[in-house]
Amino acid sequence: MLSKKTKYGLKALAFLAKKELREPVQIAEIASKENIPQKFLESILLSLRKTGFLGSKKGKGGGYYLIKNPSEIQMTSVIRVLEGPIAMVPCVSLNFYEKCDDCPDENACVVHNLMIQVRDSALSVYRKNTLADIIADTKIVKSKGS
Amino acid sequence: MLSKKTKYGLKALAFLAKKELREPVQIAEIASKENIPQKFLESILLSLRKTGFLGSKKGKGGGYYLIKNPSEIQMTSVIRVLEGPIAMVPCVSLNFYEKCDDCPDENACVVHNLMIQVRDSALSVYRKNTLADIIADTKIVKSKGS
DNA sequence: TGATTATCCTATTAAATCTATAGGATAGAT
DNA sequence: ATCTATCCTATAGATTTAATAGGATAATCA
Repeated sequence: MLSKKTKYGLKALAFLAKKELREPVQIAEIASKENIPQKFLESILLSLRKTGFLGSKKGKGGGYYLIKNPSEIQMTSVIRVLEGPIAMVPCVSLNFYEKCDDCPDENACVVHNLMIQVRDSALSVYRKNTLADIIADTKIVKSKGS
Repeated sequence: MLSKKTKYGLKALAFLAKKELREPVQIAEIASKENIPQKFLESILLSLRKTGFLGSKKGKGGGYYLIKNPSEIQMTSVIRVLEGPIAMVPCVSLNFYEKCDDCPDENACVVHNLMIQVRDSALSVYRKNTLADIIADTKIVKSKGS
């Protein structure tokens, strides 16, 4: 399951990316428009700033804004920062590798080998989607619907 | 993350599938060979029996055994029984669908559309792997290594 | 028939993780 | 100065996961 943190974080990034201007947007605005608990969102945006996705400005007229072009923000890096490993078991994780203590031989482990395939398939999806791609998808759908 | 339940369950199924004979195997044997806490494994095997994957026999000479051919056991159904939904958000789940309460329009949701792609990629992996396939994979790797 | 064996089943505990909030500190704008 | 909005740490509450306990049930075999 995707954590709420990741879900909210993605929605917030998309919200900022959809604005033409890269001006600061207040937490309160994002929270109310996207139905996200404000204090929770605050902590998420903070971590997105610390990991280089967002910039911020304090005081009146302050808020958060994207510091990269949406087309340069890959889903792989967003997911890794918000959700953690893309792999479903640590022993097949590229960025968060850990050995399983119950498994003497990874190559002989059915779970290991299956989960490598699952990881690779998820990676291929995340790699071919940038923030620009996912907001474009919803725009297409929206125009179709109206 | 894959739950231990799923991991243990898959390992147990593979253990049973690797045996040529479909004779009952005791929980204790599977648990010790696969490094799985015995009581935990007991509850997992019980649920696999109730969902039609395993048969069981009580008393001396008893245990669990596969009641289908490994090539007829799809990973999609195993994962759904042990882990639950394959989708990472309920709103894109085929078998466990639920509406998100924070999301007024699914088609306009970036998370929704991204997670449909992730779900489909995972599904394609699970669909093309049966229990027979995943034990064959490890046999190949093993013979390469030795 | 009675002892032994192994699954059956429910309940419960312990641990970990996730979600959300509290409350004050800091810094910028006017 | 005052107001505003982010910054930051700590913590509470809820949920889920992992594992265990302990006895009931049924099959085998002497």
